[in-house]
Amino acid sequence: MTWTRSGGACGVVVPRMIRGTMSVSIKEVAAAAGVSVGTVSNVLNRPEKVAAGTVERVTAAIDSLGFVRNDAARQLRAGRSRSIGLVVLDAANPFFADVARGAEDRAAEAGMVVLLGNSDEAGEREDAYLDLFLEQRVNGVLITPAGDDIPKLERLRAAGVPVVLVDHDARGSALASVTVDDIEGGHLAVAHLLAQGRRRVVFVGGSPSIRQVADRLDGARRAVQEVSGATLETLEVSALTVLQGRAAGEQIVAMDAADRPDAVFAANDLLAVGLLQAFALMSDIRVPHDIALIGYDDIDFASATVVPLSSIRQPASAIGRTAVELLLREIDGADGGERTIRYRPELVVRTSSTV
Amino acid sequence: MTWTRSGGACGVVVPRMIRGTMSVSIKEVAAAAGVSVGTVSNVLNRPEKVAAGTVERVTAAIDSLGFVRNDAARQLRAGRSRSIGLVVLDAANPFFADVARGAEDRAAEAGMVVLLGNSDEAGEREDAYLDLFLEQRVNGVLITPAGDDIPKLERLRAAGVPVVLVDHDARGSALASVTVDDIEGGHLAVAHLLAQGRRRVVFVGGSPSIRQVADRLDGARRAVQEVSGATLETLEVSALTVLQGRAAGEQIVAMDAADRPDAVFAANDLLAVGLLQAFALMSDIRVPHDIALIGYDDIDFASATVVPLSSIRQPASAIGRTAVELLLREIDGADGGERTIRYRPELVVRTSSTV
DNA sequence: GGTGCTTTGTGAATCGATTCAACGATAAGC
DNA sequence: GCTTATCGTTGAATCGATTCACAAAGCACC
Repeated sequence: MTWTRSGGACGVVVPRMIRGTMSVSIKEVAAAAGVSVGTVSNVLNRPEKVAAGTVERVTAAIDSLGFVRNDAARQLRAGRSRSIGLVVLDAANPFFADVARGAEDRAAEAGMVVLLGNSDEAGEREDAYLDLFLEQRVNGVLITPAGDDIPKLERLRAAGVPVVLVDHDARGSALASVTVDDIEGGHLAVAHLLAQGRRRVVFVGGSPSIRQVADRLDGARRAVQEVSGATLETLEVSALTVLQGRAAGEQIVAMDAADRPDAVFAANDLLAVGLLQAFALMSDIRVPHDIALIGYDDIDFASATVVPLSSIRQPASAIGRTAVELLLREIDGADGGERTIRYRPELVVRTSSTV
Repeated sequence: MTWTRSGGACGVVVPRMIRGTMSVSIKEVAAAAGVSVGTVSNVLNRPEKVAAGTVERVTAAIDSLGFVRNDAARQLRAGRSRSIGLVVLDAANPFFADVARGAEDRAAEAGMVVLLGNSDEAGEREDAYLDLFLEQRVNGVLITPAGDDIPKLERLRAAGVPVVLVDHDARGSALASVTVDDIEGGHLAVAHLLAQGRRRVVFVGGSPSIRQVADRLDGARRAVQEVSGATLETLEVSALTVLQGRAAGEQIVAMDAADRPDAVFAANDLLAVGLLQAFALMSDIRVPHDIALIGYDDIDFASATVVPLSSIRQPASAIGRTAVELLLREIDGADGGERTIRYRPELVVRTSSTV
């Protein structure tokens, strides 16, 4: 059975519902309630301006017809939507899931909705989401940029779209941002490894075009420079995932025992988990005895891994919440208030880095 | 500096951009290119119908004005959007993150976008997202219902919104669904525990109003009934999270050693990870020696936990992908083809359940 | 009775993209 | 030279909610 829009036929009452589309409009509600469309709109948006009896008649009509506001029409008229765009590197990473959650909560308080996009650390996917968000006329964009194309985001802002960088430093640009000091985090991690007596550190991270990776590496370098005899090598993987971590781990496992590092700093906990799988489960390398390991983000699972994972903690959901907060300020155009929020990372020591 | 819409003043060129809103419309593009709005629309949607020179002039105008299609207007005219709604119990659960990812990928192939909502296993949040999706005129809804309010979803379908149940059995209703046999999964899990010689099994799960929980428990019961002397108790937690798992674990730790179970079946891996934290890291209960443990979902982290976690594997991203596939069929109204897809769960044995 | 004020409701204009009947121009066919 | 086709373009109508100037009705007060 298929209903057609203008099925001409013979006295049959054609339901007002078309396949996949419901079409009760405010006009029909108005007709049913015996009022004008303006009044129905007032009932929906400013009921206190409408006489009690009228409100009742209109709401009754709404219920009986099953009317649902058409948000597209509302948006079109209003010129803006009630949504905020959020682009993260990887929504499957519990860290970003928590960030998204924090953002969602704060947005809900402001009557807004978060549209979530996954860039997979790829510039084109990021662009695709930004385009989509623009077409949706989002109120603003929260973004953890995959590359370093800050000018692109500044153009966005110049075009009237508020932008807040998430977990990514603004570095002299005028963009608002919520960050955690990744250089300090990297330093904390490697200084800790060195304090345990380790000297041959390997940094496992993704593309240095990802600011977080570059900064954590930078911090690591500084820590190494402070200790004589300490060395730092880097192992670049193609994505910050468990799978890539395992691949990196297998590479390390395949090395001559003599060439192996005695400590590994992973750019995030997913990589660290993958490394752990390769070391502890697929080889006889002992963590932390042979190789000390530390991750980044302190996701929920970090404390439950085969060897509980040392990590650098970041306040994920606070980051999301604060990012929306800043965005709301940008939208209001409120001039006061800080436009750059910087949290400090925190070292969490567990078994994976201490003999 | 704040721009106002109709700032009347004196010859000043007010930018066509209003705070947070860009307003270059197709009409202005048309004027700039010296053609009609219809032609601009044709360039955007059916460029092959337009003379090459005209296309060029129009695209040049689009670029120079920075025109971005207003999706609200497009939707309003079209009567439908290009989006699909997805409501899951917990987006932070890697299982659902993978489902969402699969759905997103398949939707993208069809030129659609997935709007993701978190019900947190709460009916009101679920309803709020469904309302939102209706206002957005989504093409359809994928949902893992938090409660058992199938009639609500059938009304939705009757109102013309295609619905596909995700990871939730249709049970006689006419709704399309993609499921994994949770009864079989529960049976697999507990039969395995019993085969290891365990007899006192505790099921740790959430509210039985969540179908997955109820079914897995059901399967567990059947397995217990097949073995004489085997018992099954249940421990209900308020959410299927790591935190709640840890709380349940602490309860078990607090029991008299003599009263403790010798096996625990957790309704999902997050709970299992929490239990593991309580057992292995905060007490001297040995897993699997004292208590054998098995989870559900086989998330990425399961193999890297302190004691590698046995689990029941479900094809998460295939579930998401297939759900969108079914939804697209519903939208097309194609009558052929299966409307109920059922995957089979798979037992993955690791250390946590085998001495 | 006239004036001013409030309360309640009206209906046309508006937002921006899409669609489609209609039209002008050019080419093709006889 | 006249008809028929094809191609490219036009412009008005449309989608549905919101807004706002204005009207109608009710009331109070001098």
